[in-house]
Amino acid sequence: MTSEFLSIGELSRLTGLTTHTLRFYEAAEVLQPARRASNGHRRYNRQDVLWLAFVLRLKLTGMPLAEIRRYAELRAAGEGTLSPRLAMLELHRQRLASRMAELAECERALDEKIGLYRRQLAGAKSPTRKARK
Amino acid sequence: MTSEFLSIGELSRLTGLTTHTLRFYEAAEVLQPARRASNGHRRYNRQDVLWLAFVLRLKLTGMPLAEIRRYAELRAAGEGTLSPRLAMLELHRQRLASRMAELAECERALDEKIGLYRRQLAGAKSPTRKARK
DNA sequence: CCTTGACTTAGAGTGCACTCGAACCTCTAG
DNA sequence: CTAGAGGTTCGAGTGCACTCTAAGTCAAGG
Repeated sequence: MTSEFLSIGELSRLTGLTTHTLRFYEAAEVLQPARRASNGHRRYNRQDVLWLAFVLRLKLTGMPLAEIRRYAELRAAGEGTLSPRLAMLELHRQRLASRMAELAECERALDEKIGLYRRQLAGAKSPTRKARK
Repeated sequence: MTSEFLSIGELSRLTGLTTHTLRFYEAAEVLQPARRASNGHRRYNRQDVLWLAFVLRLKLTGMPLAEIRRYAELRAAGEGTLSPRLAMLELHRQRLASRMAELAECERALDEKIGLYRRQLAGAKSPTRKARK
């Protein structure tokens, strides 16, 4: 039953994206035009699923669709584009690193604020501690 | 010369936000209505600057403006709202942690892919290594 | 035959966070 | 007095990434 090809609905369930979004990605040239079954329905294979998973990781790390589209273009153009693709990934990797550093810094500040609030609340709830000279 | 109050332009330079954005934040009730100089110009004090810095950290860590607005509302309502504010911060702190974990995981995958590409490129550039038995 | 459900298309609509434009005001320096 | 810099308001426009609608096709089950 479960063939090696997925319908758009199955891919949707697998990835959590809506079928709308999958078609939208195809129109945005992030996914290459899907192969079709005889009835015109899209059919996705393992390769497509892997590529989509990669795309979703790029997305998750904040790469805009337009840039993913450029990457996808290079990929479609074949082996010769390995080096610009690597460059894109390396650049992205760097942005990701600074983003993570930024978040870590914010986390620190947030923790500080939370600590402050906790102490304030504790002080308000049992003012005896403060009162007891 | 440099008084303890900032004009909107000065605050803009200080934060990197445009004056448009600062007014937009005020309209969105993220910043409280600014005090005004006699000529109607906005005047920001140290408190405002600190609050804005905090808001920008929340933003940076992905809190939507609507949520920051809710937080600002509580803050404006006074001391009595400490506890719901703490709850919001703690929730946000958790989301931040999972986001960071997610990013770290993506970073790992990205590094792997980059490593693969590098090896492929090295192999293509000097195929002698591959050729040699 | 009829319904149900998964699919197709093109194109319009949504939500968020700005971003800009137009018309106007006000202070300071030349 | 005038130019220029910086401020004001209101409301419209932008860019991104979906998200949905409408109208239709097609295959299987009752």
